[in-house]
Amino acid sequence: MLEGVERRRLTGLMTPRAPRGSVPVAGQANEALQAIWDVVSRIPRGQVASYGAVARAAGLPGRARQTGYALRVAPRGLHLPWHRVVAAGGRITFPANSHAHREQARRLRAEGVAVRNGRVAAAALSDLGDF
DNA sequence: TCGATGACCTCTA
DNA sequence: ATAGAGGCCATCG
Repeated sequence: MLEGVERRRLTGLMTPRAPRGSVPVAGQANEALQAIWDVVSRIPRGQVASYGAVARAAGLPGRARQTGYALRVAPRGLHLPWHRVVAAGGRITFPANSHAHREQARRLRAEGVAVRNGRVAAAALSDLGDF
């Protein structure tokens, strides 16, 4: 599911159909995306936050889905620590057998976060309270 | 304009 | 632990 998206990501971003002259990654609608990307980029190493927490910290309470969207369309150039964003309760969202799942688990463990059965240790989960 | 689709969440049962 | 219902909302065909 992600493979296709990932493969198509570059071209997709280069041509993000700009209706009525609005700019791809600089317009007003992207304010939310910028905020989300900013929050994600500030998640400390060795810690993880949920989609909902990120949305909240970005000033978008209740819009967890937008966090997912923001990460999906995030330019690679930003080098966001996307692996530090997990679903509620510390669950990894990707299918257990997927490449993305293994990659996320690998990156997390690489920075000392325990991952078991697609779950990160509760201790590593941050609510991003002071952002 | 409308309906379907998500890297989602919370509450119930 | 699992499942369903409802909610949220940008995108897309």
